[in-house]
Amino acid sequence: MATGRTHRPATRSRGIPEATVARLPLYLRALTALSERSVPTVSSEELAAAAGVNSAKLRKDFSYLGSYGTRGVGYDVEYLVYQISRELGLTQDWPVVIVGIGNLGAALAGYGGFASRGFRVAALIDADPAMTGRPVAGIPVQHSDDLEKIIAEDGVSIGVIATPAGVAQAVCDRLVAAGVTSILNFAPTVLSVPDGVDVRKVDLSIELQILAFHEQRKAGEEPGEETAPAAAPAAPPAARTATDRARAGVEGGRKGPDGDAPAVMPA
Amino acid sequence: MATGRTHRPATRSRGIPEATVARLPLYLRALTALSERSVPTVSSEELAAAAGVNSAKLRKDFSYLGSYGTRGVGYDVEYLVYQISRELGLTQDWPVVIVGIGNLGAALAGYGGFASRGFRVAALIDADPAMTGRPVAGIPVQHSDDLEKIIAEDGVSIGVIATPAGVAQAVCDRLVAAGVTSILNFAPTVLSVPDGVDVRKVDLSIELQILAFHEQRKAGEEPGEETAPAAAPAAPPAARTATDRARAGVEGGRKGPDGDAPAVMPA
DNA sequence: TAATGTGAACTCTTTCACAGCA
DNA sequence: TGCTGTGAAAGAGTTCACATTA
Repeated sequence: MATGRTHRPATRSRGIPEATVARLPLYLRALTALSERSVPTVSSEELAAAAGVNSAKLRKDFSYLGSYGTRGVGYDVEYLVYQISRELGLTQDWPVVIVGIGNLGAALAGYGGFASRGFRVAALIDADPAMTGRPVAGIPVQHSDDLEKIIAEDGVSIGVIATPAGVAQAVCDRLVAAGVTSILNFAPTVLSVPDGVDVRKVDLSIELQILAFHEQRKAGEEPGEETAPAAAPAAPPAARTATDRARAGVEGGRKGPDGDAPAVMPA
Repeated sequence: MATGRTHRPATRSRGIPEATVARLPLYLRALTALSERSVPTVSSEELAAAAGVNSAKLRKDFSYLGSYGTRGVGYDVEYLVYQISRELGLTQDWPVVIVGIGNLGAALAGYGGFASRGFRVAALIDADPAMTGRPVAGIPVQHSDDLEKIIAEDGVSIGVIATPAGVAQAVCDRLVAAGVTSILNFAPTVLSVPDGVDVRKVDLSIELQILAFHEQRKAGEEPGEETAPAAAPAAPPAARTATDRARAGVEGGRKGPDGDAPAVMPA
């Protein structure tokens, strides 16, 4: 998902797998909690449980960072916190701008976990002149006309997009042109960016749809009737066979039989 | 090489890879946009571009659903919209409760993409009595005392947790006990749930940390030098070696029988 | 003795490349 | 001819199981 850099072939001096990187924040959070309780050391088993992974995976993950544990004992909590923080780049300050101060943008601005861990909300930006100057979560909203200036002055390299989908790509383009190289996108749209720019997306609707898929499957597992799918749109003649094959599948039947026409949805 | 074990039988409808499931919503969104523009058919190449994936992956994904395309032509948009919707379980109605109506919960309640696609906000629930009865996004907030009753009456199987981290597990337990089997967790904490319950998490802080990791790496590629790590916490005696290595600003924690080149953290 | 660190096996995912069909 | 559908190869990620070591 992250925009790739060119694949480094042989000399993997720093080749921490992406899957491992994605778990480091989880370990860090668990370790921070232990640290606050003044726990001095922790075993891979305990830490893994706290982070919600299995211990073999955790040990493998840590092995990419180096040998930071002590056999027969475990890991030193403080030391690991530091090492992971450093690995994640959290020992430095990351100014962040949030673009689009609607309900979501405002909620993000006020989100506590934001300020912690080296992330600092450098600016809130919105296109609505009525918002300009209004403080949100204690930070005055600035107008998007000044976006480029703000990015440049604060040396911002991480941008959060919380605008409507329709303008997200345009905002993204401006952010990138102004020097932002990492984007967290909350708008339900695919962003295209040049090489070297990372995009991660957070999409409520997608998450729900994935849950619905599994939910449906659970429901379909119970013995019972196979509800024949109602009114499918006219299939292309060529797909007849495929359609029939698909019909062999179990339909979810939690409640009344479905029978929706193809859904139509706005972004 | 191949064991005698055969692969999936021709009749699928089951065994759709998780990675594929996670992309179906993306395809669906792109297809819906095409549908609104009354585009009748689309090639794998075009659709892949719109969804931000490559066409081989898209075709492989669709092959798990069945043969819904027409060689030499492409895919019928309406038909695919329907098939994917059905596969994802979006042809039925999914009542959802949101627990924790703070800034984020309120933003989620008002999120448009929520209501669309078969998801319906059945109830907003908050523990604060002062919130009870107050409408948020047009829906009156109900008190958490009534959580079980609400879940049961509306037949809710999907819950969204937007509470503070401290109470998320307790809320989760109550949701699950009341019959919820899919949870979308916005609280920055690991939830433990019994088998059969799906949890997906959305974590702003984690996403930012992942971006910071890559950002740091980009920065490290330039001549600019990151200052020597300030005061690392006292390392456990056993970790001396690792500490010294870290202090040297060299990264090669990984030792290797495989002969790792001495870590080239580009200066 | 207890717990790390890690090759090796295994599973999942992506990509390739082309046969097959409209 | 053009595009889908899919085996096969390649690559990533996970799990196993045990040698290693404090």
